Amino acid sequence: MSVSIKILLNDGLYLRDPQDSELGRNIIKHSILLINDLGFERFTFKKLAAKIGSTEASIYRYFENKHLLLTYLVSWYWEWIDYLIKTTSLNVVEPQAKLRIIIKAIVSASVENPSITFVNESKLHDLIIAEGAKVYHTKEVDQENSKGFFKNYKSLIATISEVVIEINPEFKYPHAFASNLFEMSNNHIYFAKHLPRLTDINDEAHILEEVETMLNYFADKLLKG
Amino acid sequence: MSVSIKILLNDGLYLRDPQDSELGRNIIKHSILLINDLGFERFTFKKLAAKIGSTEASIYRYFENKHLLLTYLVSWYWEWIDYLIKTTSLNVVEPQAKLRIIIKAIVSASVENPSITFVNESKLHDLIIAEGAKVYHTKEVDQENSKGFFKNYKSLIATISEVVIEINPEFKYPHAFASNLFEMSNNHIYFAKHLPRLTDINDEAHILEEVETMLNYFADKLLKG
DNA sequence: TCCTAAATAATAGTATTACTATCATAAATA
DNA sequence: TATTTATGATAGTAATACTATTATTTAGGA
Repeated sequence: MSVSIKILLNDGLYLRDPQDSELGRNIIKHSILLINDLGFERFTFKKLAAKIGSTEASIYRYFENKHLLLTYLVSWYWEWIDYLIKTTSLNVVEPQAKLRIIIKAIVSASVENPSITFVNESKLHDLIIAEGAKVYHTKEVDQENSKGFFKNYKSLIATISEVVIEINPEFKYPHAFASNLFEMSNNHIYFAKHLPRLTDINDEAHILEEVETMLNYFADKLLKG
Repeated sequence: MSVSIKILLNDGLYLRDPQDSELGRNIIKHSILLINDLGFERFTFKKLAAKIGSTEASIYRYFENKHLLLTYLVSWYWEWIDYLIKTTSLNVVEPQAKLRIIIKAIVSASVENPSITFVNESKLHDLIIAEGAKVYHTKEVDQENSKGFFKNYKSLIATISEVVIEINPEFKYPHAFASNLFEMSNNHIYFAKHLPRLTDINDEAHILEEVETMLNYFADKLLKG
């Protein structure tokens, strides 16, 4: 009997649970790397199969198409950040301190999950920054939403907005604040690297630290009573 | 001789200037409508050609590929909003009032350009909300950036950040504030329609007004000295 | 340990997409 | 009117996004 920790994701995202087999775990592991290398548009199941020494048809037994694979990976990330926030802020009482922990988790996403070796959390973070928004910017968004494909994002936002309300119960937009925190973090890490005129982060060597400082600055200004 | 106002965009975006011919203007007009209808992934030049009674090959004489066509349309929007902001805030002295005008322009984008009849600005706004971010989330971003394809976005952000600095010269992140204003507007209009748990906008009938109110609320809190 | 079911590999095939090329014709311009 | 130039009509190709079939390997249960 093997004790393994599983990330629980909506089972509509896959045809066969990729966490349960070597091939499935290889699909997760190498799709993160390959999408980062090629970009989502150029990424194909055929190329992924070649990389892991399998076949296109085998990958199709796990995921209906590459869009659902991306949704699976992004959901994994949402779930992981939510879990990370909950465990690292467990013993923290002050909501302001909790928010700082949340911001650090969102920006850095640097903590690796030691019990899941086939996911490189840092590379997954890179993938989210570059491709994450494509998951819900499709014509199928309402249909997929009704199947619960974005539940992990909603849970994460709910977790964050509870802390926001703790800090300032008068603040009118806790959910918008929370989702903006997440989107803004991803955007400005990306802008700093590729379109620096759209941000004020200019120290290429310390992008994550600077984005973290910026988000704390925004949060402090927005949430003070 | 015909006097016509042209939107000036980077000429690397197209092979032949679509504003100069009936077919070109039809490509612009109907691509906005068709991308909105199908979503960018399902949109093809073949389908567009069928819709305007032309051929795939003819459209390829104007745009190298559909990604550059999308970039052209998004650049058009950036340029139009920048122009709109500049003209409508021309006689306004107070920077706070200017920012309100900017926020209204970004959120509503409702003003139609009377001199350009082949672009439905409101539909173009819908396209930006759903597909806009795909323009720079590609592997080619650095190469395209060096060709100046995102100059219109940068100009728009520069215009806004100047006003931000006027309001509060101490504010540390004027560019990030400006780009976030733009991205946040698009995101929350989208969230309100498709993923309401990610925002606090709940009145489906008055999304634009509520997003405008929210952005003003954020701006006031962030920029007060 | 053998048996059986399930998973995977190997291979082939299809419709669509994303183009490129060629040639005829229509329209604009000199 | 001659001649560029733009467009249309048509054909063709490599890659993508799948589906189907059969053979082989692997894993778990009796």
